[in-house]
Amino acid sequence: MQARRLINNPEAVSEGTVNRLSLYSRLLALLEAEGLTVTSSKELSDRMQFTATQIRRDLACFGQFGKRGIGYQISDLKRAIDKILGVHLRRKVALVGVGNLGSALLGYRVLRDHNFEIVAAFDSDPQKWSLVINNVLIQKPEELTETVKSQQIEIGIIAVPVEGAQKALNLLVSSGIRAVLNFAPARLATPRNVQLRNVDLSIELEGLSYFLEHEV
Amino acid sequence: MQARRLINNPEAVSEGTVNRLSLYSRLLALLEAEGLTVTSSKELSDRMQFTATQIRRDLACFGQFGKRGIGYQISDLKRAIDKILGVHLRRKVALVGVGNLGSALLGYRVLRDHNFEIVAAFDSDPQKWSLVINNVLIQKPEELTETVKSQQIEIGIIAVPVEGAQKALNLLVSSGIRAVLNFAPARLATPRNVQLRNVDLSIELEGLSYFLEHEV
DNA sequence: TAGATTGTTAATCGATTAACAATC
DNA sequence: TAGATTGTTAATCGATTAACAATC
Repeated sequence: MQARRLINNPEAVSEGTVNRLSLYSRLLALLEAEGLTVTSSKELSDRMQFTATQIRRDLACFGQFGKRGIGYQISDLKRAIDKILGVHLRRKVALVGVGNLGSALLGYRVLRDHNFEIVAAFDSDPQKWSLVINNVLIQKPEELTETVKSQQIEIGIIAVPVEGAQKALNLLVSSGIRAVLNFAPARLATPRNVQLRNVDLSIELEGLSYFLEHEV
Repeated sequence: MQARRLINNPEAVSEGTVNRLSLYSRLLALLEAEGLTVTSSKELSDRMQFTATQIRRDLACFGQFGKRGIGYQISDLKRAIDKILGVHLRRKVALVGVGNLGSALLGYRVLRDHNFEIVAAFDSDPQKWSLVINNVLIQKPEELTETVKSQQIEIGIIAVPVEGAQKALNLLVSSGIRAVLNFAPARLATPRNVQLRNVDLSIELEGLSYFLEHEV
């Protein structure tokens, strides 16, 4: 089946599509909470910034989830999308860098709400070692590989200053982590089989600055 | 002149181009620090993930900055890009929501390093009022409009829980802010003349989760 | 059956890349 | 002059949208 092939060929699914799946799931949860049971691409489109066609096309990458003439069963569609995203599973996260931002992430509700849990934290500052923040022990970087293995951690978050970011990434990768979220304002070198996503506040703010300069 | 027209028509410049300008500026600073004075689109390309053609084309949106056969004067090009982005000016920022994440942003070095300064912070929790974090006084939301005007604040950052995000945006917009960075995992409704950028950690993490599920 | 809505093919749009004349 | 590199036009690629047959 066409859709099946695509499932095993993630290269064929664009990052845009994957990002939108998250938003679809989020909206479906909302509709479910409102007591609705059935919806349509048209209704979803009306409550989002995307067209009905785009929603149907995104879903088509993964199979058939609706009934012609009827629409989509909300609970079924949400469960299917969450399965595609893999967010039905709890994911363990290692945090590298427990400064300002890192500490905040340790208590950040959004992570927990979305089934991600920081279970280990690392910092190069000896003063922080053996400190506990939000039930998470701060460890030496040398302990990372061992902890990642023993705790079966799948995702790394880099929250160190820009100077140490590449080193932090290398450490995560060498300990077997294949998915990393980087907050340092730098484009890090990554092996092809590792997925790196950047959250780059300076780029976002400079984009806002551009808008302020040029908007009429 | 073609380039001049584009400068006054920001709709014609894609967000991708603007984002890349930030990265070009960042790399040029690095090359300058290395003592180089001249570079080429080829050299820039070799040190980034973008092609030489794309770099030249991005720059072409704004004018002509190089010499054929020679390349680009690094300091001149960097100064030109920074001017286009408007990052030669210091931008004042208002922070709405001084929880976990908000507090971290108040001390976040990246903002300062890129010429953005949080000069006022707001929270709906009375317990936080008149507290001072990193030299910034935490105020009542009712004081926002007055403060934005008197301090000439241009950018807003939303770091409140998702339930309060739309209200926070409305408050910022009604006080005249036209550029907003939103950390809440929600797509907020915005007037067309206001630029909203989302930093949505749950989408990034779910994207990583998708990769872990589907990568071979 | 008539109306609604899917899944998918074909058309369009925009962004990226290749190619090259201009020129230092 | 010969070699290098820009700025820009033309070609390609990928993503979005329009249109519609299938079907509930």
